[in-house]
Amino acid sequence: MAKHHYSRQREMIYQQLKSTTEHPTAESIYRILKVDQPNLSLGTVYRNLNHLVEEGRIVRIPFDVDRYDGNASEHSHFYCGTCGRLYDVNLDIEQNLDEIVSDMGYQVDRHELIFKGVCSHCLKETVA
Amino acid sequence: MAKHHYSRQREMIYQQLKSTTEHPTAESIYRILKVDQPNLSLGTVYRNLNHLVEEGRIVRIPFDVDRYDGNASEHSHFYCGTCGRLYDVNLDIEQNLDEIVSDMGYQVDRHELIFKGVCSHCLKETVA
DNA sequence: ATACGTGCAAATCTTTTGCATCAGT
DNA sequence: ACTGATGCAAAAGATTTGCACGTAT
Repeated sequence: MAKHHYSRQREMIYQQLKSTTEHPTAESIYRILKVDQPNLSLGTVYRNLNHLVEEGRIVRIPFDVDRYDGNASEHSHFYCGTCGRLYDVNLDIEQNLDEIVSDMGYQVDRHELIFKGVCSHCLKETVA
Repeated sequence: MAKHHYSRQREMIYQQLKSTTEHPTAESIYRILKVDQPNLSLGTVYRNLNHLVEEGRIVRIPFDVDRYDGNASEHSHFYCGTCGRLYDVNLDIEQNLDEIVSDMGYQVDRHELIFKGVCSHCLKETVA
């Protein structure tokens, strides 16, 4: 494993991700941190996000524009096509899925499960 | 619904996707069709892929570089990180997943489930 | 005639990278 | 001193789009 130095920027990015459930994009993390760290660069944000993903401390959710999750434990997501919000979803069955596919002869390291539709919040808006 | 004219290009793209289980990228579809249709343009391929996805005739699998599936029926995928191949995976539980999330108050239109790891083919290679 | 599709090239947007410099051990 | 991290700007790569022209109905 690669040894690495402490980095204020990396820690800020990680803490920002831990402090929200909004699954922000690289760009939005950048905008937020830029306020207190005016010479932060977007390249640094991308580099550190990649670094954190490789370490397994955070998770990348592949989208049109990628989003990131500070919660690296196994769970799924729900994407609302109306408001664009991304919600965490916990399913009991989740761990079974990997076993089923393992039994088919694959070596399963992980999976990504994303539901798409309309969230309860937006469903109410539509009615009103 | 939008009325649309017949288009040789769109049909070629659709047929190409129906004829393979390789889940090609826009670029690779383009390369293949370009042989018989030398003045086909990449923009046309992208436009038609989007069109077909909107119609629900094909499915977009969001990746670093998007891949497409001519099989629009509900099923999952397995991505091999070693060879990059994308396999179809059919799970019985699949339809239950949407119901569980519906019961949480979301309106679920569909979901994407992708497993990642090493395929049986590459597992053999590693041993050899 | 009209609406939609195509080809081509330029534009857009996200993410990566080269390089000189800075910070942590 | 050494290795890794940063900032900045440029580059890369995928996808979209404007426009003039072509094709299906």
